Amino acid sequence: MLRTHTCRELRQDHIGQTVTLTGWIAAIRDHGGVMFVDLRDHYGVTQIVLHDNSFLNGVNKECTASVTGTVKLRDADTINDKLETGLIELHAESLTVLGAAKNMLPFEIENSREVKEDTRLKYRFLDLRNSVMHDKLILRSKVIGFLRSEMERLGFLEIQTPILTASSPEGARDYLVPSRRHAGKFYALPQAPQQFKQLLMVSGFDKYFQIAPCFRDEDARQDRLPGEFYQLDFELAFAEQSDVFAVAEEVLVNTFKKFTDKPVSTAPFRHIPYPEAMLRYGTDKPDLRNPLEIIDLSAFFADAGFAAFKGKPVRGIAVNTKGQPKSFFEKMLDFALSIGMKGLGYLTRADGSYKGPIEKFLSAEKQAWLTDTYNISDGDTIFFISDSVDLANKFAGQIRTRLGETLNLIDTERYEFCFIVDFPMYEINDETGKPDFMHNPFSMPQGDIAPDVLAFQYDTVCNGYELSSGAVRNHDPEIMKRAFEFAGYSEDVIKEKFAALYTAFQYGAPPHAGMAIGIERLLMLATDSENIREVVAFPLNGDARDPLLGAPSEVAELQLRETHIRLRQ
RNA sequence: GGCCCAGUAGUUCAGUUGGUUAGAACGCCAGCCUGUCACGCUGGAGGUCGACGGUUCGAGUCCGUUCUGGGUCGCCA
Repeated sequence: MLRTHTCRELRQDHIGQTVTLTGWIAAIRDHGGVMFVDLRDHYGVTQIVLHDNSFLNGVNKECTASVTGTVKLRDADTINDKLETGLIELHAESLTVLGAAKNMLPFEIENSREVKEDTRLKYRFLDLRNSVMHDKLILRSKVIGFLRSEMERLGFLEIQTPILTASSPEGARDYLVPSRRHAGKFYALPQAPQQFKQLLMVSGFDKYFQIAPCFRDEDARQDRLPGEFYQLDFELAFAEQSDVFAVAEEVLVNTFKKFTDKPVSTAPFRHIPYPEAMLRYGTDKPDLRNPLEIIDLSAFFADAGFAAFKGKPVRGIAVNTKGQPKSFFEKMLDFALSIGMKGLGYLTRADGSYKGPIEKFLSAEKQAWLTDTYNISDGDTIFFISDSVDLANKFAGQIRTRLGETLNLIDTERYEFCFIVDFPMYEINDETGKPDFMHNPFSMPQGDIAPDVLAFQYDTVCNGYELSSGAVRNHDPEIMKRAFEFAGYSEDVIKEKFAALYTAFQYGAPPHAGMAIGIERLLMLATDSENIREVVAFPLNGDARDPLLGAPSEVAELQLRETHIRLRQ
């Protein structure tokens, strides 16, 4: 037995016992005649006391060691309240180095989270010794365990689906795996278990779930891992949108209540139709903690005397800017230009009138209407955003977020959930002018197929993050045929590209609906992490490379030959 | 692929208008210290200023190219 206790275990009860601890040397404090060592393991830290400095020969910070000695009560004035084991200390009788460490670490464990990320990833095994990082992975394990137990409690069955599967024609780029036995053919890693879980519905499994690895060859974002990530994927048979929402509300509220201290939205979550979200928040993933809302001023400017806004979509955001220096407005303008806007007009209400370059284009009646309709008071500023509909919404959304952040309007101490519902089934492709599936061709349209038909498609949004995505699936081959035809695909395309689903649906498919919750995003929210890689043990970097193991890497000539691959010179 | 930002000691950063030998903190090494817990004190080592090219009497600083990283847009059924 290498140890008798962990570094978090020793208390008053152990005083007088001879014990052996193992762990990492986290700190050495040498006072000449007496030396203190902080010994750290997965569980905690215990202070070791040494009286013979020969014990420290060959001992460096972050080497592993075994220490045997007697547990003693600390003197009253040396008790450390900050340490769980701070009441006692271990007086060493022997200290053995188990794993030596170089005396120069690439960074200090304590500050690892401030180090450049590529260095952290290259020495991830050291970065993960940092207690904050260590705790995040412990929480990840607990959260995934809890999600699993919640799903089982709700009657869901976990079923594994293939990792080596077929490339799917829609969606993100696939990761491909060459086949050795079938020259010129490839497996693909699943972007999601989408088709398999729908097939399981046809097989009669009533409630399916999986903590599923998903692979997408798309570029990283602040809230998006490159390469691979995990989803709590679930699907219910004989179910509609409200059944899915009930599960999501139950599981998400319970999870955030259990693992965080902040208030959580209560079920039922707010439902916001997609068009409303785009207009009021300028995004389909609004942060509802931000109290600002976008107002539509297109009609207001349609008959106003300001040519630049006439006949164009105009959005406004009213916000109290009392006491803001001139530089605030300059910085907002800089921000607007940096996101691609041509400018940022605004009117400030002060001493009962509007001030700003647009003021002279607005009649007294217009100004009065603005003031009354939107309850504008002294000290308020209305920012104006005008562009094409899509850009006006997007820019207004970004300005809304920026104002909320800059003016500290966002209450960061709570979790605010909503469901974005009624996504359009199609969007018009800018280049071809033809309708494309907006989100996913498997969704059930809410009515007859038409350019503006909505889909039973929904996202769960929390604090500005798209936490989950889902839909009522289209289980009717006839509707599917019409939906694809409208997007310009013949039945042959469905038969070819989605053969398994299309065939399966000929043999009695239950109406079904489901959702997939991003595990890493959930963990980001629960741990207040700014960077999604903080909740993953060994993530790829932003460039989809692993600086630790060196992926992606070149392979042996034999491996290429066996998989029938010739590299282009 | 586009755009923005950054790259100076092991780490995090400062470095003014281009001007003497490029600094600080932490870490590391040596010495001192019997109660610290991010111990303290004294001293020391440590730099191709990401790389290449250019302008200049002189470049960490200016210009060009390039590499690396981060963010963002495209992309993400």
